[in-house]
Amino acid sequence: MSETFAVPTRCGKCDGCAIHHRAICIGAMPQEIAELNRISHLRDYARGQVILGQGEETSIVGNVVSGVVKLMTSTIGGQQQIVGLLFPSDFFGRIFRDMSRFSYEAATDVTLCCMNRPAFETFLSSHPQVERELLRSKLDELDSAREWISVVGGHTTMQRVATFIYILSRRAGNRKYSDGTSRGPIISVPINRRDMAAYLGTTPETLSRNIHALSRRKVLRIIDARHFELLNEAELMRQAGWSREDLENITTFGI
Amino acid sequence: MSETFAVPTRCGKCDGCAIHHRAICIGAMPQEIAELNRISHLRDYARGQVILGQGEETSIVGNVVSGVVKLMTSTIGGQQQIVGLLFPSDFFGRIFRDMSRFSYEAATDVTLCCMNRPAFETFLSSHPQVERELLRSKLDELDSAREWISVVGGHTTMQRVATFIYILSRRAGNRKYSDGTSRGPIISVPINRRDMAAYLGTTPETLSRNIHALSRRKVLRIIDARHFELLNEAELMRQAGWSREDLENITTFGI
DNA sequence: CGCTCATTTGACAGAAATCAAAAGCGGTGG
DNA sequence: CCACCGCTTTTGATTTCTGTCAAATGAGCG
Repeated sequence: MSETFAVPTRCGKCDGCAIHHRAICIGAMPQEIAELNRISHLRDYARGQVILGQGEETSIVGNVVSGVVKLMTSTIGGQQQIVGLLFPSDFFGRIFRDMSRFSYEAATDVTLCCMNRPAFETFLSSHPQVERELLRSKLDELDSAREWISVVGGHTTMQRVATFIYILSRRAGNRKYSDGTSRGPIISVPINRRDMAAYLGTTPETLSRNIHALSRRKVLRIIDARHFELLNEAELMRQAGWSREDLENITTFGI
Repeated sequence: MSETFAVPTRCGKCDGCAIHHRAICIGAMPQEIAELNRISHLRDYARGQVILGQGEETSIVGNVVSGVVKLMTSTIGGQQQIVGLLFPSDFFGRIFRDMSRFSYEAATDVTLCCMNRPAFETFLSSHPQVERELLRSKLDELDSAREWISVVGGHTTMQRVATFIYILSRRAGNRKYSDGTSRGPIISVPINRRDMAAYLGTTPETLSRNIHALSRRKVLRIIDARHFELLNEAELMRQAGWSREDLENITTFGI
């Protein structure tokens, strides 16, 4: 893991931002964008760095610009449980509360658009449209979190694994086709097996067995631990235990 | 199950409302309360009645006044998974979206303070303080949902059962001491075993075995299926796999 | 009392965690 | 370039736990 430390950098213009059309900015007028621009700055974190610790003061909030952030709890035995993954355009941090109940850590190298929390809260007060947009997105997140509860709470391990891989396959940037040597879309897994197992509520061993079972059944081809080629999407969905309609409704699954 | 149908009744005065000091009304000024009063009405549902179906148009929203509402998904096999429980003062329904991703059903006989969804959304637009209060409560719900993900995703069945019982023991009205014949607080379970199992991601059989295991270990005394006497809180917490500090932080667990 | 439904108990098969070890992979330094 | 080291991932063997099926018990009710 590279041990570079976070390097604060000034954001260029929000217009050039990769996620400005998806993040909270969509509720903002040009003048508001400029105001957000003033209180925000880009910051890079290396994989493994703690962005915000559990129980720490929540001084910054913002959006993921690139990379994946994991949201986790530390349990009594030091065992870590992942309760959510944040992808580009997702909001991180906790407004209206001094302490974070979770820790935010960089699952990959990430770039974040950071804002001072009190400054952002002040901004919200005077910009009801943006606040409403934030409320909408939090309501969606809440729905997604509950969908995930239904997955981890009521399904077999294979169903959870297949659901997770299916969701990964639908995320933007994960359906790149390779140079023609492969037939299916390439799924890239942004986190390691231990984190993936922690998110799916199982162990790395059981997870590995399930992935290889999918491989034996020709659902996917394992290129390496972080890359699969999807060979049979219909069968993947069947393994996930969802109907086609259900799955199409959960594009934004909160991960 | 009694098969009475929902009976619309006019709300008396919000002042006399059992939950007005806890529900979203706390962000509202007297004049706003009056306005809410105009668009809301009390409605009773018998246990088992569907308040809002999955995929149905979300025409009403509101607060639970008494009883317990379960939030559930129906999976492909007809199996039902409970993703949340709503207690008095909790908000139900889904604003800013036409279809509910979950169904809301009465787990017990319930009384709801109902409002027309569009009317409530219009009210929100002109009352930013209430909207902000709603945002705050949704952020808390989101934290709670994620805490629950960490429970169902990373713990054994016994840990989930113990966690749930511990949380029940902390809920207001659940720590009544009886007439002196008992030594510990009395925990009343508001839902039946099947719902409890569905919420904990297990089966009624396994749940029953775990509860009776706690009884054998003198952690609690089973008075009847819906009432336990808590004999050893420290051991219950140990079984739940949480540290004392962790547990004290999760009073409002989203259940 | 007899009915229905909820809960508990028992027996068993299957799934997953655990323990242990091997294989793969990336970096470092000789 | 290669050997070595630490880490991740995979595989194997075994034990434990949980779901399933089946049946008994218990509670509420007309």
